[in-house]
Amino acid sequence: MESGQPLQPLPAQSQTDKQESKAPPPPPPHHQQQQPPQLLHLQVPQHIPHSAAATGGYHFMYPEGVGFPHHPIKLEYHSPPGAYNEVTLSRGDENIHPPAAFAAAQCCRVCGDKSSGVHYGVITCEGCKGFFRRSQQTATAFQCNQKQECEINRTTRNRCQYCRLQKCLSLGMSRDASKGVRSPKNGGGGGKKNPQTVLVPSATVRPPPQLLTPASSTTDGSILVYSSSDSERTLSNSPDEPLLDDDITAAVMQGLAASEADTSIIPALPPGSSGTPLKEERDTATHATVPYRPCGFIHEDDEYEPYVVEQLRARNIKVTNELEESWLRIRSGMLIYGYPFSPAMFPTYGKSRKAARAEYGAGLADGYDGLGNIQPLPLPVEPVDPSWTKDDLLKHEAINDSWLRGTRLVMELEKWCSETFRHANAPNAEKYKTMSRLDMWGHMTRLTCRVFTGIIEFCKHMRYFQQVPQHEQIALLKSKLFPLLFLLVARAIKWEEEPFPSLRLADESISREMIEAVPEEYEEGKLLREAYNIVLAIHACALSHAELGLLLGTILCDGEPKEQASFHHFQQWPLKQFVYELFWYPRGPRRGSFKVAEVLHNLTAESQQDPAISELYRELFLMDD
DNA sequence: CCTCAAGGCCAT
DNA sequence: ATGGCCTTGAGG
Ligand SMILES: [Zn+2]
Ligand SMILES: [Zn+2]
Repeated sequence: MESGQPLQPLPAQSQTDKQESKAPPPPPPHHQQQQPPQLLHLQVPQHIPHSAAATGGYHFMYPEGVGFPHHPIKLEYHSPPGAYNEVTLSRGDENIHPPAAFAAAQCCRVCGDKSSGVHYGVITCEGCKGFFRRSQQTATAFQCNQKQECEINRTTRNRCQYCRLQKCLSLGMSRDASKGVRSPKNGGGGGKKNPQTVLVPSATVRPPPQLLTPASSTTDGSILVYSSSDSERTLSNSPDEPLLDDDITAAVMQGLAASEADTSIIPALPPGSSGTPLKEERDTATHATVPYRPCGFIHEDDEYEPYVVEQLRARNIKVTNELEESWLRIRSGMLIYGYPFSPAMFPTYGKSRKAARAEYGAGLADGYDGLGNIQPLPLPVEPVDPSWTKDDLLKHEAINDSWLRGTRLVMELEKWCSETFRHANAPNAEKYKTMSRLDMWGHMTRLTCRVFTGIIEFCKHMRYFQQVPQHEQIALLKSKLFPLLFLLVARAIKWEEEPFPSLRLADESISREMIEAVPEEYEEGKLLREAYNIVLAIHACALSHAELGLLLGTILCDGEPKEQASFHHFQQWPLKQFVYELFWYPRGPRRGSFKVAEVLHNLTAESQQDPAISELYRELFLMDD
C-alpha cells in the first residue's frame, strides 16, 4: 500500500493561535516566576522546585521505576551524570484526576444532554442510560411513526422510542459493554468472544466514523463549526483487507485536507477594534461535536479505539484478543511512518493484557493504546528486513524508544490538562488586552517553557539522543522544540468545552481572546496565529497516542531536511512531510516566507535584555552556532 | 479505602 | 414511561 499521495502544499491559513493559560491566577509576583531557571546549559532542572508545585504547576517527569528502564544518562551539559536517574513522577502532589473524568464532562452521544459518564459502553446521560436499560429489561418492540430517522436530541428524545433505541444501538450501546471490553473472561477456552448481547432484533449498522471536518467558513458567520458529515469519509469495504493501513492513511490525509480547507478559522479583527469579534457569536454558535475523539480523552487502558472497532466491524473481522485492536492500530501507524512492523519489537504482542501484566507488571502493561507493552530494543537491533541499513536500525530503535516515552509524555500532558481544567476560569480577556506587548510575550514564553522542560527531559532520556554529539543535541532541540510542542499541544484541545477550540497550557489556557489581543502586525501575533493553525491541523489528523508518540520520535530523530531532495524522500510519510512542510518548507499564499524559527529568533533578540523573558528562550533561539 | 458503572427507587 | 438520584458491587 502506498502511504498516501504526496501532500499538497499547505495553503496558508493564518489564523489565530492561542496559547495561554487561564486557570490559576498568574503566579504571585514574588519573583517573576521561576520558570525553568536552568537552561540547556545548566541542563534541565534536576528537580522541580517545590514552590512551583505549590502554585499548581505541573511538571513532566518520568514515572519512577514504572514502565521504562532508565538508561544511564550520558547527556549532561554542566552537571553530574547521575542527576537524572532518580526522576520520579510527581503526581501533582495532590490529586491527579483520572482521565476518565473527561467522560462526565462531555455530552450524551445519543441526545446531547449532559452526560453522567459511560453507560453500556457509550457516553450518555442518565435518561438515555435508563432508557436503554429499560429497553433491555423488557423486550418491547418499538415502532416509528415517521421514517425511522427521527432526530434525537435533548428535547425530541422522547418523541420516538424506536429511533432513540436505534441510535443507542448504532452508537454501540450494549448490555454488557463494560464487561466485554474489559476482561475477556475467556480464560482457557477457545476464542470465546464476549457476545455483545443486545436485546433487539434489527441488525444495526454502525455509521462510519467521522473525522473532524471543518465546515469551512460559510456565509453565515464563518465560525469554526466542526460538523460530522458521513459523506466525508469513504471507506472501501473490500473484504480482503485485514489491515487498516489504507484507512488510517486515508483518515490522516483527510484530516490534513480538512485542515487545509479551512482558511479562515478566526476572522480578522475589525480595524481599530481591540475586542473580540466573536464574542457574541460564541453564545449562539454551534458547539463542536466530535463523535470520535482520537486524542484519547475517552480512552482508558486497553479500551478499544472506537475508530478501529468501527473498521473491524465493517469488515467482519473478529478480534479474539482484547489487545489485538491496539496492535492493529500500532501496526498501521508504523506503516504510515514508513517503518515495518515486527512483533519482536513488542514482547507482549499477542498476549492478553492479563498475561502481559503477569509477565511485565502492571506499570508496563497498562497504558493507552497498549503502548505500555512496548519495550525499547537493545542495540544493536536485528534487522527486520535484510535491506535495512545501519541507519535504519538505529532509527528504528530510536523510534521504538521514543514511541514509548513520547506516549508517556503525551499522557502526562493530558493528565496535567485535566487537572488544569478543574480550576479553569473564564479567560481573562481584559487582562490580555491591557498587557503590554512585552508582558504578553514574556507570559507566553513562560507558559511554553513549562512544556519545553518536559520535552527536553523526554529527549535526554532517549537513547538515540544520547548517542548524538552534544552540539548536535542542542541543535536538534533548537530545531525540534516547537514542532514537538505543537504536537503535544494539539492533544490539549478541548473541542466540546467551547464553541471554539481552545488550548490549555500551564496554569492557564490559551484563549482566543489572548490571541486576538495580539495584533497580527506583530511578529508574535503572526506566530500565534500560525501556531494555532498548525495545532488545529495536527489535531485534525486524528492521531492516537501511539501515532503521536511515533511521530514525536520520527521528528526528533530526523535531521532537519536541508534539501528538497530529502524532502521528497519523505513523501511517503504523510504526517512527517506535513510537519516538515509546516516548519521548514512553508509554502502557500498566506504563509509566504513565514518561518517559525526566524520569528522566534527575532522576538527573542528584541526582548533580549528584558528579564521577563525566559532564559531558556534566549538559550534556544538566540545562540547561533 | 478509591472509582466507576449497573441497576433500583420513586417523584414527576 | 421518564430521569434524577441512590445503593450496590466489582475492581483496583
Ligand atoms: Zn441522552
Ligand atoms: Zn422515529
